[in-house]
Amino acid sequence: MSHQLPESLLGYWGKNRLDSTPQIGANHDLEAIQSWLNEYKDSPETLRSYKREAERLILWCWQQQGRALSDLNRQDIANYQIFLADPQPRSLWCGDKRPRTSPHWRPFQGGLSLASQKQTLTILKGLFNYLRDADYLRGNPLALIKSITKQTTPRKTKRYLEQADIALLFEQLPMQADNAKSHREWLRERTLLAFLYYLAPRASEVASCKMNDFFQRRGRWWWRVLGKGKKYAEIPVPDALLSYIQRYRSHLELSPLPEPNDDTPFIRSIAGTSGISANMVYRLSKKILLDAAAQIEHSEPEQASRLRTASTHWFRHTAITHLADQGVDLRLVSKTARHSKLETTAIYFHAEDDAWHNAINPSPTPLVEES
DNA sequence: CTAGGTGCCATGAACGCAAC
DNA sequence: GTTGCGTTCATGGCACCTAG
Repeated sequence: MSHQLPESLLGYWGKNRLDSTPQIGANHDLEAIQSWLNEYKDSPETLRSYKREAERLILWCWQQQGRALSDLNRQDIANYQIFLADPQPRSLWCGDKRPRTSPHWRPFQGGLSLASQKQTLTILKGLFNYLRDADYLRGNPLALIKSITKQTTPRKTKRYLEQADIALLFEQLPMQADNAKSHREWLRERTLLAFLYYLAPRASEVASCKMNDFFQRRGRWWWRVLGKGKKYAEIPVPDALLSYIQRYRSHLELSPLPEPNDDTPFIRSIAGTSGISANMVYRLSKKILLDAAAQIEHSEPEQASRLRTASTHWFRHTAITHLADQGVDLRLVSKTARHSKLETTAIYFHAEDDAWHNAINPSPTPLVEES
């Protein structure tokens, strides 16, 4: 990208440049952006998405505006948002997903939704704040925007499974596999299912989980995890999960319980000792759900449809919702979910809503099933 | 900010089969 | 037997969009 950019658009003399020596070693816009990106070198997902937004903006500056990043003002940013909603001409800006190196690669698939436009602006606001704070720019044209805030997330989550769904998924346990390989696959699926349901990990946390992330202290088993935002936590391991771990480890011809020095992957590839990626966690989760859906396709079409819609992250929501339904204290559910704010956990507490509704709207028949 | 969801493509091991 | 080559399968990784 950089080698194609004409020198006049690098922003050596951008209208928004500050004359004083910046805090970063950058002579022009691309170096300044590189410096910003470098701050995220330890967060690969964030880095990737920031890089994409920076590249889109640079390409737009170049192609549409013929000006540098450090020339942009509030009106340019407004125009950019309009452009994001519908990048024109489409033939130049939009195309199917392709490897970045492909000649058919395009910056967009199509126009961005409102939520994605706002997400883009939030990222760019961070970029311009950085450039301003580094004394590279005089000001931040995005700081003038009054409300980038996205619409608040729905107060109650819907993306979870019912008790009956989880029971169905676990019920397939007694099934016998017909050969050694499929037995191994099946055992891995059950272990993954138990992991997802009992400890509510994110897909990436499953992929990075090591055997000795399960450890014993004072006679009790705990799971340690470095989660989203590099937040460290230790979570109590339910006995039900521990028995799945034992079975899976025994099948792998390991001692039933994890050894403190065993830092090999927990969930493994079929072939050998290597672990699996987050993508694979997603695919295995979908397989578990689709297989179960197929079994009840005719008897319970509605349940089958729900199972087909679900994905890895649903198990996390499901685990949290079911803990809440069981009457576990909000603070303790919050600790298992590793939410930083109690309000986030409160989204999963539906029981009080039900009771409230029942009180306001008494019904001759019970609305809430006894369990 | 820092993920997850989802589709597509690349890769490399395993496999099958035929030519040598 | 082994060499070579096409196919298949499991998996990783990238890309774009969206959620929490």
